[in-house]
Amino acid sequence: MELEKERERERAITPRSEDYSQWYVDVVQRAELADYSPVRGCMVIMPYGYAIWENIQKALDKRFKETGHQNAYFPLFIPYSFIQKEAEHVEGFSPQLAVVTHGGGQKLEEPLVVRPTSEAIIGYMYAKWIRSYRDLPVLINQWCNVVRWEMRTRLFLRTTEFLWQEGHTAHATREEAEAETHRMLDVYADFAEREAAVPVIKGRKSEREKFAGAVYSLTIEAMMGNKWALQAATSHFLGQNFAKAFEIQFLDRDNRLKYCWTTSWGLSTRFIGAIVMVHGDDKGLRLPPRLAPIQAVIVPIYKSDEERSQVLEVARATLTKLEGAGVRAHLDDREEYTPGWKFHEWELRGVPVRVEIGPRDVEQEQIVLARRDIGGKEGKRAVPQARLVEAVTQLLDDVQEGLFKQALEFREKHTYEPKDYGEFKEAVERGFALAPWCGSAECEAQIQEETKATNRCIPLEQEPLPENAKCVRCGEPAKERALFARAY
RNA sequence: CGGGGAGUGGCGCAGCCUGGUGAGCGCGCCUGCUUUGGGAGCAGGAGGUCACCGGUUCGAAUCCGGUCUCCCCGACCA
Repeated sequence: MELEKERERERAITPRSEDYSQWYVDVVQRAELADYSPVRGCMVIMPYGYAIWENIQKALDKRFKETGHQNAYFPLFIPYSFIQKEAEHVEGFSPQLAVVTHGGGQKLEEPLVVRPTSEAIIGYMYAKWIRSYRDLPVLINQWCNVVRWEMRTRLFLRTTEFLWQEGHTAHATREEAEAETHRMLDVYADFAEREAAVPVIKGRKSEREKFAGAVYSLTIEAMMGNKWALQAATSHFLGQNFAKAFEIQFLDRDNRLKYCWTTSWGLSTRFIGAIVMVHGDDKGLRLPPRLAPIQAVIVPIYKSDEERSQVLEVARATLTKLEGAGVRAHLDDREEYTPGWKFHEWELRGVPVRVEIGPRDVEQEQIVLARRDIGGKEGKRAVPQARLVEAVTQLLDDVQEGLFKQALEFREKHTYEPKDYGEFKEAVERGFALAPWCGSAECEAQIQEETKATNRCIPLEQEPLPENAKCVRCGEPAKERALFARAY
């Protein structure tokens, strides 16, 4: 008995309540999303994890194209001097740079930086390409890898090298560039909520937290399963900072030479970490159907050879029907595992819908559907084979919605509006704290020191504060509420 | 980069303190038979330069020094 419990523990992943970090590592590895590489802080994204990334890419790329952007590719290496052209940018990124000093067996004249982000090289190229207002706006995105030398790394959430997309746009007017910054934030929020079922809070980063070189940064913040915050994507209004640093100028209608207004925006493989942490449970991953590499897995059940051939026939027909309807389906017809084993395996890997087909179902011309977001018998139900496609597609939509609702309710349940600093301190222990803030960087730093919580953002959508509102910490007048939380 | 923990067949661990007898256990893997509606059973079998480098010693998984990687906590960050 004791031994059985031990074995059970070995098979199972660490419960979230016991050790959230270990749970996360267990899920990522056991679900075969990623594995460690021999290089510190670098990971291998395995086929199943990469398939999620490909689905993220598809969903985002479609939105980028719909909003008029084109893809291009800029080089991995950037002359060291380019990074130094924008003062805040250098200061922000220099501690994180990987620098190449040798090539072809010889020391380089000028060291090359492995891009930590591409504002510099893209700024240089835009200066070459842009002549007149007729060339604007320039709306380009690139899918690539970047390298930032991190002190502490975690699978997907913070790795030395990561994959992302970075959009870089140049505009004739401030208004247009700001509109682009907001528009792309909306694109990210729409993607996060509709495709990934991750509810997000749109907001503006504080001065302290903004991108190095931006006038301001916008962000979408999501609550993870341990109630910490994660910045899921950012969109930056760069003003004319990079335009001035790289001489990105255009001749306007009035025949005057002007600096462009630029933006940049990005979403990385970190988002996969967000999906794991927002939806995952003690059984493992729970993938949102719209991004799941496998949306429905078919598990055949049989005893005798006769049953086997009958069941498999129905299972294969089921697979064909689902695929024909555009469902990403998979038939797990491996002989070496029992149905029960397969149930656990596919639950661990987060497949949203399971289709069980056994002798009883063959006889009654039905199939059994089980949904990943609701466990046990409650999430199971039998459906006539004739209604298969309809039922599965409907169920996928239901799971998508169910995951979003669960995540949203969880966030709302753990978001507080503390009345004073005492309540504030308790609130950031238990989740998000939305509180009036004076706007000073000093206050922000103090809060971080005293509570470990950081200023995640100033939410864009918020009720106006009463006239005499005071900062939750220092008591100075406050104009806005800021969202504070522990964060990854 | 500072503090703490870890690295032994694919996975989880024991052995180390007190150096020496064949490097062991569970899971997994391979073969065969029986099984299959929530992690199957029996029998047989394969698999490890004990993270790496160096030192002490007649002899090192075990003692000493260094390096690498991972996990946790902090400072830096998507």
